[in-house]
This record gives sequence, C-alpha cells and structure tokens, in this order.
Amino acid sequence: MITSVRGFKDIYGKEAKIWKKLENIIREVFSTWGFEEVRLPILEKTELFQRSIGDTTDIVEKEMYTFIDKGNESVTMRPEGTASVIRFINEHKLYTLEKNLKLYYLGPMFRYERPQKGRLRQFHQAGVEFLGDLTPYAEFEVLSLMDCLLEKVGIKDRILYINNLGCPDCRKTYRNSLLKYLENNQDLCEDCNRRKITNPLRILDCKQEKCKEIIKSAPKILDFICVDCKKHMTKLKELLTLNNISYEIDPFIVRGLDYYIKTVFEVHAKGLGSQSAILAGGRYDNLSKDLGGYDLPAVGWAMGLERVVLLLDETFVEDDSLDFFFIYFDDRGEKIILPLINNLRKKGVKVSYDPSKSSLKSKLRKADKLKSKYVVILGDNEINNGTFTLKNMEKGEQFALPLDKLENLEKEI
RNA sequence: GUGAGCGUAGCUCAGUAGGUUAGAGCACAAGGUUGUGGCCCUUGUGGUCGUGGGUUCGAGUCCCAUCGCUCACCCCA
Repeated sequence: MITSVRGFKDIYGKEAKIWKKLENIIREVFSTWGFEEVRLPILEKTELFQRSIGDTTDIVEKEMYTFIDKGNESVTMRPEGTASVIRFINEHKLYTLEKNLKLYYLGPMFRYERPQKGRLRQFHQAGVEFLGDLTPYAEFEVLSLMDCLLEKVGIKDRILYINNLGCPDCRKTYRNSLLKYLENNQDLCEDCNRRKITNPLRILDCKQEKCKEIIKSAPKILDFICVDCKKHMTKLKELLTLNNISYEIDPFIVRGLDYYIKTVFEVHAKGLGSQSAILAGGRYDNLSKDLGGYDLPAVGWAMGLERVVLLLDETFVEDDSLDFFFIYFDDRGEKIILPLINNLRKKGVKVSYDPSKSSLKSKLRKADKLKSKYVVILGDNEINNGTFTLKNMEKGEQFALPLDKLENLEKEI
C-alpha cells in the first residue's frame, strides 16, 4: 500500500472543518486590520533563503527541501514566508515611502525535521508583515492584531514574551561582552561551543541545564542596547499596557532566523508539550536592503496553524446537519423526489436521500445518522392518497400533506 | 542527526509462564414492528497479529533485523 510521505498529513472530516473555520477567522481579522492577502509561490530560488534566514541557521543548514530542477537551478520549497514577501515587494517595486504596506499570507511551509507533536514537515503558517514604519507603532499594530486574533480564536492560556536584540551597533557591543563572559566558562555544551563562533546569541537559548546555569548570570542584552533601542522598547511597552495587552519581558528570546533586530517576540500556549510557541516574530529592518532591495523597515509574525488547531476542542465547530431526508420505495416515488431534490439543492436547502431498496426502518436510521431535521416519506400509502408524510425527527411528530405542497417544501418547516 | 516507547479488526484496545478455530467495546450491516429513527436486545460483516528471518513439537507472545508511528532532544510556528 502506498502511504503519505513522512511528516505530510491528510486533513479531513471534523479536522478539516476546524481548519476552515480557523482560516476564516484569520482572514476576517487580518482584513479588519487592513492587511491584504498576497498569495506567494511555494518554490523559490534557494539563494533567497540562504541570504535572508542565514547560512548558518539550522533551517538553512539541514532542514530545507532543496533540489536542482530540470533547468539546473537550485530551488527550495519555502520554509517560511517572510523572505518571499520581501522578494515580492522588491520584484514588483511596491514600496513607496508615503504608504505603509500591510500584507498577509496563509499557506503551507516545508522543513525537513523529525516529526513530533506540533511539528510536521509540511506545516501551515498565517503571517503578517507591516512594512515601512520604523516606529514602535508598527510593533504595536501587529501585536494588537495578534491579541485580537487569538482572543477570537479562543486561545486563552497564552503568554506574550518580548525581548529587544538591539540594533546592529549595540548588538555588536553586547556580543563582545557576552563572549568575554563565556571565555571564563569552559562548561558549555558542544553545540554552544560551536555557537561561540557561528552565532553566540543563540547560546542564550540553549536548553541544556549546565548552559542555562552559566547563562543566568551572563550579561543581559537589555543592559547594552543603545538609547534609541531603549526608547523604542519603552514606547512599545507603554502602548501595550495602554491597550491592556499583557506581556512579559524575556531577555533570553533570540529567534532562530538571522534577520531579526530590535524587537522580537513569541507567544506560547499551554497544552502543546514541548512545541509551545504558537506565534513568533519581530522586526527586520535590514532584510530588504540585505537582499539587494529598498531600504524598507518591517515588522511581522507568523502563526503555526497546526499548533493552534491542537489547542482547539470539538466545540470549535458544530456538526453538519440536513434539512430534509427523502424516503421513497419505487419508480413512482423516484419520479417525484429526484427532480425535487435537485430544485431544493439549487435553492441552497441541504437534502439527501437513499435510493437503495432497504427498509423504511433502515432509511430512517440513515436519516437519523445524517442528523436530518425532517424526513419526507413517499411510500405506497402516500402516493395512493395523493399525499406525502413530513416527519419532524427531533419531536417525533409527523403529518400528512397534499403532494402539491412539495413544490415549496422548505416553507413548510 | 540523537534517544525512548509502541505496531493485534475501519477506530480504541485486551490477549494471562509460548498451547486448539485470535477477543471486547465503538463503528458498519440485517433483524426484533409484513411502514417509522435515536435507547435496548439478537445476529452478522470485518484481522496475512507492520514486514522478513530465527528459536521451538508449537510464536500475537521469545530473539534478531527491517519498516512505520509516537513522544522527547535539537531546532522552530
């Protein structure tokens, strides 16, 4: 038997209904906030991700679905959405200083990782990017949007963690100070020793106990950020507090994508096991320029839809039900019922029937299983009397009505 | 890439120190009322016990390999 590929999943039945509703809420809230959808390709040139996410990040080093296409070009199935958005803006020259761009995307992403709870190889993200604004109002805009969205979806048990990584200048100072501190500590894990050279800030994010211990008393980035960065953060905190959006400062949030500067944040939810981050993002003012495009400041975040779906329970969507189920037993009945069903469906009435030769009892059982509100019975007795039987399944009551009432059956309920 | 746990019916799982034709619940189907659903009762359909090899008179059960799934590490949404 041929099965689906590891880490790739079919979504169907009740779960598909949950996804549909979740996506509807997302689109509605995004649109309310003035964000417009952009539908981006799944395949991009590999270089786009190497240069944006960063060559030494895990995503680029070992998690990308990269292959050489028939034109001998290295292409990659997108592992995230932000790089594509920036590529898109520059390619179509959409940037103007007068106007902020507010874009959103929603779709599948691909990373070659070992699957586990809340982590698949094909997963789905909904993300927003707010471009062209250097001020903390940009962060506030996307974070208040986040808060409203998660509230509407019904994710109650959540915490917003915020940090500031500083601008490139103050980060350099901090980096040196951090390295100096770590020089005197030889007990770091293997990975962290490697990170000293590749990406020292990631050491702050290490989960090893001994590293955590060392990091506890390490210098804090927030003590090193420059006056501008500090002002930026203070203003953002002020805006969040003013609008009742609760948050915690977490000086250890680093993020695994290289393009972030200044503000970074993560939203964690309870009940997800170890993959508790449902949404994360930050500011990436230099990404566009670094990719050879406009100087375009930006803030954005992405939400992992699988993880959000895991938090939703059965009550998020209600069961489908039918308006009418039709029961007949012979050609005389069929000639009346089938054209009628067609007409009702054209009017948007949800109906079904069972053309098999099974018994009335069996057909009623089927109607019950399909949660039909009403059943129309057109058997020998009815046809001989020029009537049909309309049964209310919930109340268990039924009436005989003249056949011509079938024309506008939906008005009888 | 690393580690641990688990693979028995469509689903959730039992299966005792290896011992006849491998079980239950749910789901599905038929009947209990020659035309009335849900609840209940009866009956039925459905399994190469993940796959391959080994030990044994005999393997779902023990051993080895392999594949798959899950969770965790790592990393991330």
